[in-house]
Amino acid sequence: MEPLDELRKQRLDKLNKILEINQTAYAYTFAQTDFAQDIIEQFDTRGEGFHVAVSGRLMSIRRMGKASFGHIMDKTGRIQIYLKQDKTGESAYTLFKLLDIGDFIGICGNVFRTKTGEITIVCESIELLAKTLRPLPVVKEKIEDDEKIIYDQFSDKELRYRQRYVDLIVNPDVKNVFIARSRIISVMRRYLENQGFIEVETPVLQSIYGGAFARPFITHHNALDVDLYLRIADELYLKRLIVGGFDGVFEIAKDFRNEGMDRDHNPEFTMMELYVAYQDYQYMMDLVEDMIRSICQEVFNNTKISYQGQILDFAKPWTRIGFFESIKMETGEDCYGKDEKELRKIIDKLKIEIDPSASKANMLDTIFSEFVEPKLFHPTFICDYPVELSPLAKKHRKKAGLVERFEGYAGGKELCNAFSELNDPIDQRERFENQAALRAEGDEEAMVIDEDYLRALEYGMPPTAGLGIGVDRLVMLLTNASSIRDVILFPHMRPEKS
RNA sequence: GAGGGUGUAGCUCAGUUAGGUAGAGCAACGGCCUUUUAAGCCGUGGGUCCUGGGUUCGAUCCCCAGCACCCUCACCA
Repeated sequence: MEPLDELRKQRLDKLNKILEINQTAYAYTFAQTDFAQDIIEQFDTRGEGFHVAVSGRLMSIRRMGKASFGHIMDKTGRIQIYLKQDKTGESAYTLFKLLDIGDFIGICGNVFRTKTGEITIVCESIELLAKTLRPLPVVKEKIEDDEKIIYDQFSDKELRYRQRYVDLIVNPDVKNVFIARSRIISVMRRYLENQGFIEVETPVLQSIYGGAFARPFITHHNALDVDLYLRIADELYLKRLIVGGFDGVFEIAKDFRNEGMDRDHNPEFTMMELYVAYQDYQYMMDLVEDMIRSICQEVFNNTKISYQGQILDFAKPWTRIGFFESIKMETGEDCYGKDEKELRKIIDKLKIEIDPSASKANMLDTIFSEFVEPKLFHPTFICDYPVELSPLAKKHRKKAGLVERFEGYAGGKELCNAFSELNDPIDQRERFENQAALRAEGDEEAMVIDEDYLRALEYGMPPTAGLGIGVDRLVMLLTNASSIRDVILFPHMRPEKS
């Protein structure tokens, strides 16, 4: 017998014994009237002896013959419980002796403070609500000089991600991250609704994918016998809705990109995309600043956020700097308007290595990532990108060769991407054709021509500002997480061998 | 994709200095205990030492290959 099976068998044996004295080990309801944290907080005002009914998991047990202590954990935290046989009666106490760490119980009793000072519920009755069959990792903690010392923390990252349910039970901070995530998205949604924008849903399964540079996941529709792609972005569908007369739409949803995985990338991730008619990218910068400030204020009650040891201040306006200006500032080189030969000279001078066949866009992108990106810790908008990097953005109204586009960076991460949307169908067709040419040369991430999208543009799209925010990265930043896996409940993992 | 690291009991980890089938704490099980708190006291059980090959009389340890996870870099809008 496997050792784990032995532990399970012991629990199954207890389950059978429980069933002999109790009708069931899996109750239907429990009339919960109180929560651990409230009881502790209200102890001083309510005084000793008030009656409570709490339910949750049994997280520790200290048995001493006919009396026992333990802790029960509900959604608010842990509270100590105390049972003594002459209070609960013999059969209830016998039931308690058959319980394990992890079991769900409901108890009724009165609150008091033990002589060592811990607020505790002395049980009058106890009900088993659900028996566990697997042992939970036992995490112990001690408070010393207001410092929490944790012993035997459940820390195996692989197990934590694969069995997130266990991680959530025994590592309370993990739960807090996901509560924060939920609130961030909720505040974001409410903020956008308050601005008058409408939340919509667009297809996940698409016969032509677009809106970003990425390789897609491919799936198959049996009844139609066609291959379909999982969307890599919502962009082109949302802009069709602007054509259709919605003046402000947004979608918070999963995108899928068939690429590598690392601390900033999960194959499926959450994106918020927003499109607003009659506005441009300047408007979007203001909106991003204001929205993120609101999120910080409402969720954390603070616009200063600590990320990886540094402070980000979202109360202040973000730094706004041009793409080429930022390069000039960090390297001293002015790359604007330079042709491929001149750029190559600059690259040699800067002593970085780039594939000799690299395109102009590619070289600029590399210089930027090498010299500017690592410096972008404080919230910054990088504005006005080369047109080659942005086939869906509108040409800059003043600067030749650029588009009206910005990316928002904070904490060294790219957080959002926005532009004045290209609404000239002829220009858009040319851009798509350039992409098709790149694709023909083997660039698998180049965009595919979307004829229906061009048809929509030919019906006329008003001036429009568009924005995409990587929700997972925003959550990472605001919860001080260093890996995207820490803000996704079930991050993608290689299949477990059976 | 490249380099590095890790993989030993349910959990957290030692260890085999130099190859002889392994230990601790917690959890579990048994006994004693009616105010204990990271662990009450005493005792017991529990291991495919990631997998597969090789070397060897003998491998958890050495060698080769593989798998999973972590870290760094590359890729990645």
